Amino acid sequence: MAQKEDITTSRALDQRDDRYDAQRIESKWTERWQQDESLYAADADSTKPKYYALEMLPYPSGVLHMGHVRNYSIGDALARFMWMSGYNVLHPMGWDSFGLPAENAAISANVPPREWTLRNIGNMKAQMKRLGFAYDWSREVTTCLPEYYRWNQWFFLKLYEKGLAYRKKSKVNWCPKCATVLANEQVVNGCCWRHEDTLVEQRELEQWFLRITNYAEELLTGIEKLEGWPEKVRTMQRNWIGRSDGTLVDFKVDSPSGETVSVFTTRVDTIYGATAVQLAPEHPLVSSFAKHNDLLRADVERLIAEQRRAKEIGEIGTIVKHGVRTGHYAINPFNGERLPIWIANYILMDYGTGAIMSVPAHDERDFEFAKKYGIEIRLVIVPSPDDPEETVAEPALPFTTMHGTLVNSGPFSGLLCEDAIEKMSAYAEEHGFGKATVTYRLKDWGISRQRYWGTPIPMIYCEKDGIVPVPEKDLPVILPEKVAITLSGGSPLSKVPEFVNVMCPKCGGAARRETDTMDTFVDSSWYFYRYTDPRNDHAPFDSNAANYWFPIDQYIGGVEHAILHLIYSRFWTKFMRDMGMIKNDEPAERLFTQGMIIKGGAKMSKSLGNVVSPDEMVARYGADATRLYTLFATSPDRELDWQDEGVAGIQRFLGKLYRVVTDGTELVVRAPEPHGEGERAASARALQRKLHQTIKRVSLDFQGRWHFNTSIAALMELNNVLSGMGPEISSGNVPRQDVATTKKTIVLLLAPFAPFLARELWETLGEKGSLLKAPWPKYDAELAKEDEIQIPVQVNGKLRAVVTVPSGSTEDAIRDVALADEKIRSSIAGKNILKQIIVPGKLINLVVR
RNA sequence: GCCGGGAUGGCGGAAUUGGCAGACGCGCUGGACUUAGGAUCCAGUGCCGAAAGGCGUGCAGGUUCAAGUCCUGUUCCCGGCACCA
Repeated sequence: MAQKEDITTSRALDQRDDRYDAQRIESKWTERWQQDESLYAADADSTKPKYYALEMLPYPSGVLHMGHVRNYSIGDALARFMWMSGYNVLHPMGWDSFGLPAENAAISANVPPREWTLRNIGNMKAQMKRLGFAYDWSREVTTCLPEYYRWNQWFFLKLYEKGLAYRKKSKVNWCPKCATVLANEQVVNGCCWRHEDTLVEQRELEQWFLRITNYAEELLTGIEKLEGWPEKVRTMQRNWIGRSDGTLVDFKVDSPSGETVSVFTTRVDTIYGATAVQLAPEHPLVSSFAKHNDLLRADVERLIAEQRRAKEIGEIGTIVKHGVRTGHYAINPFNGERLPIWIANYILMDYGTGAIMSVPAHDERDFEFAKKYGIEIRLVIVPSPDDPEETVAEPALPFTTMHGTLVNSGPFSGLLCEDAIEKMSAYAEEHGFGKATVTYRLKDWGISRQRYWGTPIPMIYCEKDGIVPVPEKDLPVILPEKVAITLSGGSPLSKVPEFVNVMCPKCGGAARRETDTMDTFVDSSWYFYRYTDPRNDHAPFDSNAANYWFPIDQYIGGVEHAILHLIYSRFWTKFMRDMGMIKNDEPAERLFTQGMIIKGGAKMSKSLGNVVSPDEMVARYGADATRLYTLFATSPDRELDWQDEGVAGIQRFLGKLYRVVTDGTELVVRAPEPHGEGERAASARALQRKLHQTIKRVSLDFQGRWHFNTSIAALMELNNVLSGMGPEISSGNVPRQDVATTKKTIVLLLAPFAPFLARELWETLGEKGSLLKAPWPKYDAELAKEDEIQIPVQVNGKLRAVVTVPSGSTEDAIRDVALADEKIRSSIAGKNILKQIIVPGKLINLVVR
């Protein structure tokens, strides 16, 4: 009988000609939505609570890739959910549109960077609209336009005023064949990316720096408050800032010139064990030692070259330690000992002071070095004498514990390490040869780029007045358009006389403009504030607007920005706060980093040929199916292994859902008699229960872990239940009203994930207006409850039977049912029940023997 | 070396608190309807076994009535940092 029903249904379905047609539905709604730009507009003045949902803005490289689609599908689902939950949502999008690829395109395709960039933006914006992302395009921000980058310049002037922007000589990557500066990303294995046989050199150039290290401590301690950020990102930032507590100690060089060498150590307690001082090859003292010593100079040059090379190819950590004696000595200020000064290839100039005291007995690296060159190894720490268990006669060297006691350390012998560090630092400070110090790995942010496609740095160099900032009223300094872009001969802007030659704002005399542009990370450091007031032409943004929307409630993007972008923008926020522009200390309350997309075990890349194009997926399966798949394949935080068949499966689900919602209406022509609550048919109750369980699951996933894969699975289950009820519905066992409610609710639950189909079905069901204004369905916990529950019955922890009891049954009732079960009786026959564990609503376990 | 994450069927993955391991989807097998099926529908699908039953969440132990989940040890994979003094 049932079989016959199914056949009839399937035949009927086959003859329908209005199957789910994603392309038709999606182009219909894309067009309609295009006509109403205000649909997704945030309200500047609303009584609703605000919600700022933000995805990281893309670089307009040409086309969207799947990683973008995944990122935006997550953010769009969230934004739509928040809209439906009654929030005033800000969900904007923009373009991080300065950068090198535009210049490369200009060289290879002979297209001006601006034209290339704006064209890409047009393409990608169209793709986003085709994918149905609900952005407030009236707030679109494009960083390469003067209306935006003038504020980069304005901020730069403010930073300069506050002493947070300064100029100093610094090393840059230089390719001798190209005769130009290279970005770090263009250095491949220590060589130029276009001349693979040419070693990149380091050149000293005057560069602009931002004093981010002024905020090092706050950037570090602030991490503790970022509880809505992934632990991974917080750890990466902590490591990047790299705070290290130690002591600076000045060693006098034993020579008539009276120089001193300052060393940084975290273990000043071991200083009586120091048997050498070691300098980085690039330490300033080294060049003075080498000045009149040709042999030493040659050695030093070799060490420098070797160290640079190791750094460039990323093998500085595994370099074989070696060094040379300088023939000079330094005096240990604690005990007056003369220590030989060495130059060693593993000492880094850019950490600490570039000089260390070498304590071979208590540092692994010093130990290795001392062994090689026969430097004395002197034990000054022993395991705690208070704890005989730990005390050994001859500790294996190097012995590096912090929980030891000092020996052979003059007046400090007998102290515990931690106490000794404190006392000895204080002692050094008292006697004027040192002090407790904190150092950071974080360096000031060099923002000068010898490139064309970026924000011009608003500075002028005058023979007479020196460095003169461009007056605020003269902003923006416009990036000239007709510029010959080459990768040789330094900054392209330096070859544009009408740009370079300028009148000094102070003396009116002839002067030159700065021809470097800013690092593009400047653009992205504050762009999200601009969204709150995007057309402001007298300030970067209005404080009231920013204070209304900030902090960002949820920021979503790739983990590749965990350090640079997310540190720079935190720094910028703190700087703007200190200027009184905003009130928040941190830009984003919560951060979510989505996983990468891979295919066939590898990251998608052109060279591997495993790139999946969003356009192709949309053409084949539709935007809804493509988006839904990126959410369904796995939870958003994990790596996603792309499988085209999976998208096909999603398309089938959408097709089935479409049929169930549209087609079932005809099955229910006969309105059944209304049932009373008490006598509601079992199948009607089952549907109702499933419905409320589904609302609950989907709602909780949004509030909690964002496991949209399980939300979508729940929707599939509900859809399966509803579609399986065709006969029940025809026979009137399920009230028509219930079916209508279920359909409407499925559509609402689907809306954040598959907006096109949801909107189409919303219309089919006779509903009007945007789904964003429809309230998110609420679940009734009572209705979601099971009437009867299946209780697994274990004997000695092994599953032996499953019994059905009414929900809310007492322990006794459950036990009686379990003991009455045939299988249970046979498996406990002839045995004693030693213990009964009954977890109401969960399970029963009988321990027998 | 340090830090963070992971390992569950043929595959992607479920399993907020320790309580029926494998939801949902893919794939596969059989069937229905078909001129046709890469459409749709129905049934099955962790492994071994004819069945009863046994075995199963990287590996080895432990705690517990009960462990994917907790503890100890260990292997492998992914990501980040790294002679950081």
